[in-house]
Amino acid sequence: MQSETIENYLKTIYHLSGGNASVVGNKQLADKLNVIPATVTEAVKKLHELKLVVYEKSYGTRLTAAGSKIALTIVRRHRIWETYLAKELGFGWDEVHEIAEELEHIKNDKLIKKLSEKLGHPHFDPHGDPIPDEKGKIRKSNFIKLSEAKVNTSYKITGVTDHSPAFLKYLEKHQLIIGALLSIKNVEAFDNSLLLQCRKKEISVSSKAAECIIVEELPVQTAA
Amino acid sequence: MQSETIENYLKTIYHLSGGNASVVGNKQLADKLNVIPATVTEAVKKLHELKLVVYEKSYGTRLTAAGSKIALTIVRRHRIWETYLAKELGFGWDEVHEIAEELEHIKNDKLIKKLSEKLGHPHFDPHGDPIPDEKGKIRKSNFIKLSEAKVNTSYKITGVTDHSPAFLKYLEKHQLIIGALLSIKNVEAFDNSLLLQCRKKEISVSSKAAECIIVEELPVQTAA
DNA sequence: TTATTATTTTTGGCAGACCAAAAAAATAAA
DNA sequence: TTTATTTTTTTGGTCTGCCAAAAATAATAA
Ligand SMILES: [Mn+2]
Ligand SMILES: [Mn+2]
Ligand SMILES: [Mn+2]
Ligand SMILES: [Mn+2]
Repeated sequence: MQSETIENYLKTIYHLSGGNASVVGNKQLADKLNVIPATVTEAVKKLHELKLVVYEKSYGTRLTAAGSKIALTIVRRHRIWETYLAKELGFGWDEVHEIAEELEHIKNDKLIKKLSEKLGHPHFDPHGDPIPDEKGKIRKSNFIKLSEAKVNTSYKITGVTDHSPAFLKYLEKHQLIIGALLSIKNVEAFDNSLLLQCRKKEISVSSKAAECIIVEELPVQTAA
Repeated sequence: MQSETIENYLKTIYHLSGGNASVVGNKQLADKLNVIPATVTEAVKKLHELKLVVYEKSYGTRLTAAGSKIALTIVRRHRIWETYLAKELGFGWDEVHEIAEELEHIKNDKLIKKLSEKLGHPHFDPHGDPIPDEKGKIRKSNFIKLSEAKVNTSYKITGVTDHSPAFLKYLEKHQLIIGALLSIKNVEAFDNSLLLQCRKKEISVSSKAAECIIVEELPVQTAA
């Protein structure tokens, strides 16, 4: 079977290519995987041999169907574990990623099946990221970044794109957690910071933070 | 931190030395670890450098206090996971060992703590093996092998020493599972097979099987 | 378009974990 | 106590996954 290293390469290529099998560069991969570009060059050559990616010299790498399939099972394992750790074992959403980075490499289909079953086959992990099903299919949604949302419209937080403990703890402190309802009161012209209305309190968030928060527009409230 | 390989060596040395830090040979280790003796020679030299074992050339290897401590944390992780898989996720006792062989290498103390907590801090795994506590201490018991048990005495099955799916399935078929009560009716002289009385049925088990079943003598029934 | 910067590849090396075959040492049999 | 057998070690090699430094390419800026 494939090594942990291969799994991490495929998963990272998947993430960097934004799910749509577009080409990713060597440096990019090297940074995410904490290796030097020379190491990546060797690795992608090997993955090419294995027909898991198409690697074009001095240009870049993209997943093949076979590589994509493996990547999606790793992503599924990762997100199922994150959800399990949070929901069943009481870990915080800022803690689960690190542990899942290890657990995602446990090769046992039945195990993931049981975990998923116990969770009621969830479609989203604790960060709002979609969980691919057994076949690798992902529920697509029309979520947008908070930074792209309209003023004076109601939204629900559905996810985050930065999984760092620092950011997640920051959000938690301000109760900007998944499911929270909010609307944008005002966009500050000079730095694009947002003034949010959220459960009766006004909170100001930087444009950088707003880039990392995913929201869903809510249907307008019809008067009773 | 130490590699998976090192963890497996230490755990295997621990098991082969019967818990009491006695010396284990190279061939022995090689057989358990599915490598050739030459590989073991190299490995134990390195472990010696790391002060995790004392390796004496052409003689054998035994754990140091430091090595023993690591071995016990691996054994703890293994058995906690086995118990968790069986109790919380519904795996059969013949399935858990293989998965735990992988899970035991996940390095996260809090994870094991949570699992143990959820299980109510169990002292025995699904095979009846004792689970070391956080400090590595093991509850010692006065269990004996069924093959050493007396005729016409009541016993309870508390464990098995063979964890192979074949053996475990065989036991399950005859309901010789942990907790089952039995007594020995007769010992066949010529092959040492045992005739057991167990829940109203008589079952004959080979001496080989009896070697692998652990029992506890029950206090004699006082008349009501 | 040339010069500068960034990315990618090549080359040579290293550590961990393994094996095969041969030599040495220890054990068991005769 | 020799001889045979088993165990252990040595030696030379492989494979994976990594790095450092230098050379080649590509992309950007001037
Ligand atoms: Mn994650
Ligand atoms: Mn996630
Ligand atoms: Mn086991
Ligand atoms: Mn066990």
